[in-house]
Amino acid sequence: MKQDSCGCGKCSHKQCTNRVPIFSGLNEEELSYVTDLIKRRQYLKGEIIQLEGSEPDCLTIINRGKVKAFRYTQEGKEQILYLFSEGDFFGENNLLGGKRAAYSAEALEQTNLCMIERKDFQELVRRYPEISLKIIQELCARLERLETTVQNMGSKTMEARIGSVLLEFSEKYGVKHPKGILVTLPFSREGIASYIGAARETVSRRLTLLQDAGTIEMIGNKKIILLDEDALRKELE
Amino acid sequence: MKQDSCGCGKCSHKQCTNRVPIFSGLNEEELSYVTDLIKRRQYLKGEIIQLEGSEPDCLTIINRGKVKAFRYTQEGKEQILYLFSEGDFFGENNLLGGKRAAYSAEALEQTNLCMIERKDFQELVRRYPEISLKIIQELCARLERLETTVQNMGSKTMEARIGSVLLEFSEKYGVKHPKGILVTLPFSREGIASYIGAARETVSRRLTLLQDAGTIEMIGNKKIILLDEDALRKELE
DNA sequence: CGCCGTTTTGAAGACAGTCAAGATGCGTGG
DNA sequence: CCACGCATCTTGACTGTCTTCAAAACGGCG
Repeated sequence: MKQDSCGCGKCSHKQCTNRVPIFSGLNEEELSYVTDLIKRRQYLKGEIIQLEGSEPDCLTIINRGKVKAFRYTQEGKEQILYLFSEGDFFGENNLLGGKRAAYSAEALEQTNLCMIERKDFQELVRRYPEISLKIIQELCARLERLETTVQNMGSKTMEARIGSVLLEFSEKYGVKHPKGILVTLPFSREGIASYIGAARETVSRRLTLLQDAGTIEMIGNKKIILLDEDALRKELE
Repeated sequence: MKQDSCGCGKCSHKQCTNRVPIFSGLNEEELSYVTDLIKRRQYLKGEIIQLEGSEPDCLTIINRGKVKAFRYTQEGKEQILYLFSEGDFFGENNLLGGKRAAYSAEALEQTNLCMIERKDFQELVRRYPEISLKIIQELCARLERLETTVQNMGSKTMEARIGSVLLEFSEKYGVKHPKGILVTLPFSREGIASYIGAARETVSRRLTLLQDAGTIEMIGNKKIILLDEDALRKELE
C-alpha cells in the first residue's frame, strides 16, 4: 500500500503540500517543515480508508484520486455524504475534537493520501495558526454544500436533485466538448442514488427523461454530456 | 469559577462570554478583553436578524433566546437549516471566508445577541488562536448534525424523521415530567415540517399516529410529552 | 365568549419505491 | 479481435405513502 512516485520522494511531497489549500498560506520553509511530517499511503479502488466509529489518529489529505464518505442507514443501505477529491481532507474532528469518525471512507479509484499524525498536526496548528483559519474556511464550504443538499432533499422534486448533482459533477469534473460539457461520473447509478437519497431505478428513469428532453446525452454508463446546462439550472431556481 | 449577576450591565457582558463555548478556554483577563469588544442587541419574536445573501460584518452569538436559520426554496417555501440557541453563533464564514450569508436568520422569541465586529474578531482570533480551535469543534458538531439530517432525509421513512426531530427537541428543551419528558416545541407544525422537509399535514398526521400508539401525548399545540422514548429511538436504528 | 389563525381530518391524485424481467455495457479470456 | 458472461443499467407494473386541495375542528387571545 505504499509508493514513491518520482523516486526522489521529496518533490512529490512538495507537490502534495503545495496543492493543499489548508497549507496555502505557508512559505517555502514552513512547507518544508510540514512536508517532513507527512506519511504517504496509496489505496486501490474499493479499499476502505476509515470505518465509521473508529478513532483515526491522522489528518488525511487527498493528494490524488477520489474518496467517498458514507454511512449506513438502519436498513443497511449506503448514504453517501461527501465526495472528496484532490486537496480535500478529513479526520479533523477526530484530532481536534476527540470525536470518533462520523463516516466511513472508501477509495473510488487509485488514490494517494497524505497523512499527518495527531501529535504532529496539533503541533502544526499551534505553530501556524493560519492553518486553523484555512480549515475553518474549508469546513464552512463543506457546511454550505450540505446545507444546499438539505435544501434540495427538503424540496422534494427529484428532478431538482438530479439536476443539482449533475451540475456539481460538471463543475468538478466537466471538460469542454463540441456538444456541451463532458462529465465523467464518479459514481455508478447506485452511487448517484445514494448521494441524492433516491432509488437506483429512479435515477435511471430521470436520466432517461432528461435525455429524451434533449438536456443531456449519455455515453455508456460513465459519461454524460450536458447539452443544455441552462435547462438544468432552471430547475433549481 | 466565578459568576457575576449583579445587573450592572458590565457583568451581564461577562455572563455572555462565560456562557459561550468558543471563549471557554480564556482566563479572566482575556475574557474581559473580549467583553469590551461586544455590542449587544435585542430582537423580538419574528424579527429578521440577517438576510440570505447579505454581507454581515459581525460574528453573532446568541446569549438568550432561539433563532431559526433558513433559506427559501425555489417554490418560495422556507427550508429551515438550523435552530440556534444559547451559546450558538453564526456569521463566521462571512468574517473569515469573505462569503455572503448562506441563510436568513429570524428570532423565534425575544432574543439577546452579542455581536463582535469583523476587525475586532479578526484581531481576537489572531491574539487567541485557541478560539479558532473551538470554532472548528463547533463547526464539526454542526457538520455532524447536518450529516445526520442528510442521512435521515435520504432514508425515506417519514416516521424516522419525526422521531429524530422529537428526540432532538427533547435533548435540547426537554424537562422531566411524571409521565415522561415534557418538550416545549420551538416551532409550529409548519416549522417542524420545514425543518424535516415534509408537508404541514404530514407532520400532523404522524404526530396523531404516534399519540394513538401511546408513544407521545400532545398538550395543546406547543407541548408534547414523550411517554415512550425508547419506541422513538427504535425507529432510528 | 367569539373570532382568527393554526391544526386536524378527509379524499383524490401524483410520484417515487419495490420487485421482477429484460437489455446493455464492459472486462475477460480464448 | 471477437465472443462470452457477469455486472450494471433500463424498463415495466404495482403498491404505498406523501402531497395537495378543501373543509371542519380546535386553541389561544382579546
